[in-house]
Parts: sequence; C-alpha cells; structure tokens
Amino acid sequence: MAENNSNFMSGVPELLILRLVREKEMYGYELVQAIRERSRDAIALGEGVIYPVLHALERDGALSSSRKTVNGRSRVYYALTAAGAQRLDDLAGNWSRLTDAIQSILIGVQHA
Amino acid sequence: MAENNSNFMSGVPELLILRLVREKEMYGYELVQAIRERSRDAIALGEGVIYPVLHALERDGALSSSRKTVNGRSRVYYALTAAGAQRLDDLAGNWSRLTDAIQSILIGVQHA
DNA sequence: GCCAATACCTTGTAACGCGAGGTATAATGC
DNA sequence: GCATTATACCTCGCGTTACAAGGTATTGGC
Repeated sequence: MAENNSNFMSGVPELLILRLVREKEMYGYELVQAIRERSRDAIALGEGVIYPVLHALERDGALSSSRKTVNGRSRVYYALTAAGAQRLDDLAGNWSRLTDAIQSILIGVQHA
Repeated sequence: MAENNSNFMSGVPELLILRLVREKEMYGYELVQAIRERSRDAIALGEGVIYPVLHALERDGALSSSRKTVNGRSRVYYALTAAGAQRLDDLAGNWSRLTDAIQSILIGVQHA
C-alpha cells in the first residue's frame, strides 16, 4: 500500500533537489536560489515548494539533515543518503524516458 | 483576472493533444490510443484525462469539433483552429525551455 | 445471445505546486 | 541607535490537475 501513485508529471522539484544535494550539502534557502540561478530564471520554485519537499524527503530517508551554524547563520543542511541516491537514479530515469516519449510525439517520429 | 496561473509542470496532455490534432482531425478515443502507441507505453493517458481536456480546449476556441459517422461509428472529431495553433506554439516553446532548464541542472552545467 | 471492443461522458478524490503569511536573526543604511 | 533589507526557517489553505472508476450506447465477432 505504500505505493507511489502520483501523477505522471510530478516529482520534478524532488528530482532537482536530490540532484543538487548530490554535489554538496545544501540548505533550503540556498536551494531556492540555486534552482533559480542554474535554470536562468526558467524555474523559480519558492520556499513554499522547497521546504515541504525537503521534509518529505527526509521523512522518507532520502535526505539526512544537520543543523549547523555558519557565519553566525543557523542553517539546516541536507545531505543525500544511499536511499536518496537510488531515488535520484529512479527519478532521473523516469524523467528521461518521459521527455523522450513526449519529444517523439512532438517531433512526429514515424510510428509502427 | 482570466489569467492562467497553473503550476509550472502542467499542461502536457494539452500539448500532446494539440500536436497530434495538428496532423489530422482526431477523436477522443483515438487520441488515447495514439498517445499510448506513439510513446511506446511510456505515457498512458486515460479517457478521464483526454475528454475533459478536449472539452476545455474547445471551450477556449483552440479546437473545433464535428460529429461524424464513419464505418457506422459515431465520433466527435476535433480539428486545430488558428488560436489552437498559436497555443500549441506557446506550449511547445514553454516545454522546450523548461526541459532545457531541467536538463542543465541534471547535467550539472557550469553556472555563472 | 453474449462478450469484447469502440466511443462517448461525468463525478469525486487526492496531491501537487504555490502564494501568502508568520517568526527570528544578521547585516546594511542612515 | 534605528529602520530596512537580506537571510533562513516554517506552515496553512487554495486551486488545478490528472486520474480511476463508473456509467451509457453501439457495433462486431463467435
């Protein structure tokens, strides 16, 4: 019953977060900006999106968190777990297959 | 106030329908199968998705419908209007920009 | 005569993304 | 010293959307 039955287009914020955190530990506020910057403003996910997803990912064991004080700033850093890495691979694979499928329809590829 | 404020990932069923109908008039049941076949089962949108979207697109003037009887079968064929073609271009452009942005994050492109 | 396939449709639900708001602290400007 | 902005965290409630499930009717195969 613990199956994931969300809709076919969802889970992109999750994917982006997992991918960014894979490179280095990051905190919520930083992720909001990183996504905006790296996408050159094409994607602007606010804190109302990022924080709930972070909490869900931690609850599911895909991320681990640690509170750190850096520069007199208290931050909650998130790191990728082994389960999180697995989940990232799954999501990235799904995303790739999905976009390929959509692309093939948009291009108008010859179909059997 | 008639502004479109849906979420950043939505509208793909709409995009696929408009794109398929651009090639030739199609009816709902046919679209369900065409999407499944052309995507090689990667995307399986049911009738509960397709029909409501078709009605909405017609209401918005992006599609026009005509009831025809073919082979003793009564079908509602949908054709792309000029407005629909415009909408298709917009959606396709948005989709392209979005996937490029996501791809650049997934790849881990060097960011300014 | 029966079942599967074709063809249309609607209802209800759940979740997802998101804006808006709320708190607290540090840095900056005046 | 004081106010404003930036940093950093969080949650609530809303609207859309995709979807499964169910409902009707007709045609074709066996």
